[in-house]
Amino acid sequence: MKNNVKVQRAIANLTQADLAEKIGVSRQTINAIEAGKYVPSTVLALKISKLFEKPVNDIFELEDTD
Amino acid sequence: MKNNVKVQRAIANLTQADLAEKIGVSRQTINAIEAGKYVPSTVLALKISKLFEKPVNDIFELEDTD
DNA sequence: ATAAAATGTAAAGTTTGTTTGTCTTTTTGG
DNA sequence: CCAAAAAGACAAACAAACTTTACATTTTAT
Repeated sequence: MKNNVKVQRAIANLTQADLAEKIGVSRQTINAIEAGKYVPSTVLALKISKLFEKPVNDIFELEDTD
Repeated sequence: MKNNVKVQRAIANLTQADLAEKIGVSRQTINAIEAGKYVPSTVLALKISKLFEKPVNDIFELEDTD
């Protein structure tokens, strides 16, 4: 699983803490997602999608290993 | 979280077991997702999206409680 | 150069997703 | 009507996501 949350966040000019607060998760969760440590739940993915006004499929992408 | 997996599956004319096998999960997982018992992971959502050729956002929808 | 803000990291613990197995109920087709 | 297929349900066990707390490192601005 790849994702471009970091890029979207940069475009929106938000800190990890900002984003975390807006979607109601911990800052570490955002950090871990951006670092590729784990894949967020679908609820989280949809919230991120909504906030950035981008389809989930544009933010998260399957890899061969998934 | 609402989803229309059951409808998409009907359109594709697949059984729960068929769908489960195609995306590599157990039949119970599909059943539970359709029954709204829990929300699948983002990896699963993307696999379902890919199989049905529909955006994740068209298959899964946030509710006020999410 | 320094302080403050932002980011990275990690362990421990809770919650949620997933599997496996088994059984019951409903639907479908002959 | 009857058998087979499909769907629904439930519980135990395990895996993954997520939280919290706490501290270290890097970046930014003065």
